[in-house]
Amino acid sequence: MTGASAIREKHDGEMVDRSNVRLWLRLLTCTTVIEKRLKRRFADQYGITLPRFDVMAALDRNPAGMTMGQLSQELLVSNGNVTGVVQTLARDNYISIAPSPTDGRASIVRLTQLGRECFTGIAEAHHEWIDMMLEGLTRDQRAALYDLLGALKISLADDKGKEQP
Amino acid sequence: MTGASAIREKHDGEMVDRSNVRLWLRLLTCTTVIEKRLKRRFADQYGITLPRFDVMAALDRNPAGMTMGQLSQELLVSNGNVTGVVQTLARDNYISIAPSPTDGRASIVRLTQLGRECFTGIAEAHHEWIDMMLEGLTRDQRAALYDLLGALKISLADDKGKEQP
DNA sequence: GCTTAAAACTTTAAGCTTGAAATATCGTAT
DNA sequence: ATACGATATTTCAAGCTTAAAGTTTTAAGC
Repeated sequence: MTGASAIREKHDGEMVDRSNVRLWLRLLTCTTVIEKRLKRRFADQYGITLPRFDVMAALDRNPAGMTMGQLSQELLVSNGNVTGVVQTLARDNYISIAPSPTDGRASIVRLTQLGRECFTGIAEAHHEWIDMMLEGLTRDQRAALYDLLGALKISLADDKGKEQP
Repeated sequence: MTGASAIREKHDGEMVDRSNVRLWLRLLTCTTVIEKRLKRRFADQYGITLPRFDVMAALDRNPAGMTMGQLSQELLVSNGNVTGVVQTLARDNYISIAPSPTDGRASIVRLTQLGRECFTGIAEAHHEWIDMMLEGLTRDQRAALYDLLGALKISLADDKGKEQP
């Protein structure tokens, strides 16, 4: 690890007409810094990984349970990935895997009592860490950033070179 | 910043609602979507991975060469990670690894002629893909987003819970 | 010269990630 | 009923990622 001082832009340099690339790199750097910081704190203070937290958070939002495919869609990761993360969470008794009563192909994944209890505390810390990291922005700045990212989401959905594999 | 708003801001650290978490999730989603899209296009059209592109981009900006440690710092990844990526790039003759003339511990990594030629075309495509993805934002929106992300970087640098590993 | 701490780097183990191939099941049109 | 394409999931290989432990070299003090 390079340490907390490495808050520099990934590819800063040419002031040419690369403003869009620079915007993207700044977006990437901010996200990377937050993600690595959360990852480290999850590991240090709770012995948990970010992907596991993400799965538990999705299950906490869906108490009725989710299929593997729903998890994959919601978390923007592959099916095979979900399989692996879910298996270790089940091994540690944080979640349960039950066959779907209506579809023999699907499984229903749920938080166990233990999983729900652990998750509550971790989510609280997660919430506080993010509050602290955003403390330097005013309320208006946060609102403006939220709205601009909404516009970016729309721009991404409209991206021309998107889908023709 | 008005005095009235400063009073409300005082308790932001323990906000009851989850607006900061939602802001973070939106930031993460936008970054993830762009990253996955770039990754897929790099793989499909050039048979290259994102980490390799990042290393080549760093070396392209530093024609005199870089040490492994410099690469690690600039790319925000660990030393061991750089070792692996650099080895495969060297195996494929995109980069060269030479011992440092002044420091027997260090190596100097450089783009080869082949690496530089390949990188130029890929970087051009990279630039265009990003332009297309940001097409839905006005010039003003891009500038505002860039500035807000700058403010976020400062906020992250000031994050209190930052260092106690 | 000798010792020693720090620095640059590599190795290792564990885990995440993906895409492709394999397996099993479902739904439906014969 | 049965054959067939679609769907849900698992398995697998290859690559990325990190932290921790190990190696070699440097530089500083004695």
